[in-house]
Amino acid sequence: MRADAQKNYDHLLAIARDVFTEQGVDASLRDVARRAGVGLGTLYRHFPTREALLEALLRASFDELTAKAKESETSNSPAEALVSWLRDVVTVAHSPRGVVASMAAAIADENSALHASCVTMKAAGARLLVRAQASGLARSDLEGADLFALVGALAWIHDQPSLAPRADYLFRLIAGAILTSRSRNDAECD
Amino acid sequence: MRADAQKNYDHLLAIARDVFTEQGVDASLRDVARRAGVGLGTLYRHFPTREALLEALLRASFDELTAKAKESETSNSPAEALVSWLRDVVTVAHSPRGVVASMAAAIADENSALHASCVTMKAAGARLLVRAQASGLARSDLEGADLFALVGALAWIHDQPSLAPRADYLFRLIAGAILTSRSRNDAECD
DNA sequence: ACCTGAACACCGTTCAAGT
DNA sequence: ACCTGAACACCGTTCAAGT
Repeated sequence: MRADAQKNYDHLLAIARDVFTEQGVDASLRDVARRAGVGLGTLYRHFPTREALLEALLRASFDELTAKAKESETSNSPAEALVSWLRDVVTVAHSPRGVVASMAAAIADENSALHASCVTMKAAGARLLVRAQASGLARSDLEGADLFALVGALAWIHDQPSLAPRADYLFRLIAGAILTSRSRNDAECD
Repeated sequence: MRADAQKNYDHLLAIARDVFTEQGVDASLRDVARRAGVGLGTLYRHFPTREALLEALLRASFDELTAKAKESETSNSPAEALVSWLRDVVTVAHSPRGVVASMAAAIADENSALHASCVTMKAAGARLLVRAQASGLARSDLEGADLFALVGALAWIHDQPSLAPRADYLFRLIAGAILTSRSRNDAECD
């Protein structure tokens, strides 16, 4: 990439981060280009779709989450590894506001620029779930897709100002529903 | 209201129901007016905001839900009354697509045309919850607002085509988390 | 190679002019 | 009273023209 192009690319990304953080994921792309001091066509050249821009913004976070899931696979507490990872995913999925809907759409749409990172992350989470299930610590009828749906639901709650104050409580409620009673009280049935 | 105005009002409502059902709650109001064969100003005269139009479309459903909650208050199964009512609310809240976000916003915004019906409904649900809690059948740390948040979360899942197939399963998962074990197995602790 | 911004087809909202 | 549609200020997306 030519030096001037690289500079525009980086600057657009930085501005887009600000604008999306302020206004959510449906913010005006025109506004992004304007605030970056760049022609509208330059934005479209570097990021042909809104998803491509989001992907560039979020890739690092997705990669971190995938990496964290892999590391946790060897931890000695499969239940805690799963819940802690879910909490991190929820945090990423509700910032910027509205991004979780893009993620859900990306999983179904192979052509979305977000598809690959979302699917990879979903698969990494599914492995944490299988491991917890194998130890009898998570409900056995839960599927990988359910994990993503519950993360999405919790991120949606975070996105609604009127509901956000109870989001942490509801996370614990749902985490409790994912885990079996065995994982919360090992002595119970032994 | 003059007869011609009444006719426009009714026709706009019928067309809006179709358009919102097809395209979700963010559908073009211009398109609604166009398909109703009516000037754009006529739509805005009858429904000054999108919320006013939604309210006219959904009022009957909201009223039914409020009435159903009141009837169930005398049923002899507080737990089942709560869960069955929640299921009905989720059904209303995800049709048309996206309406649940409007409902969440309306609860926080006193000036929204949807505010009154949402608050009334939320309160009716909260009473069902209190009753179930009084019998020890529902988690005691749950609040009325949490009920609404969970309904919203489930409706959001319904709205995502990739997640909808598991929505019923996840409803049962969350309903199970709301209820206490006592309500699922009364003999357990007696 | 890369950038620009006009052009096109939309949108929500308002309001002067009509009946 | 009520209706109409032009007008205004936006938007996403494309692409000919420039450097």
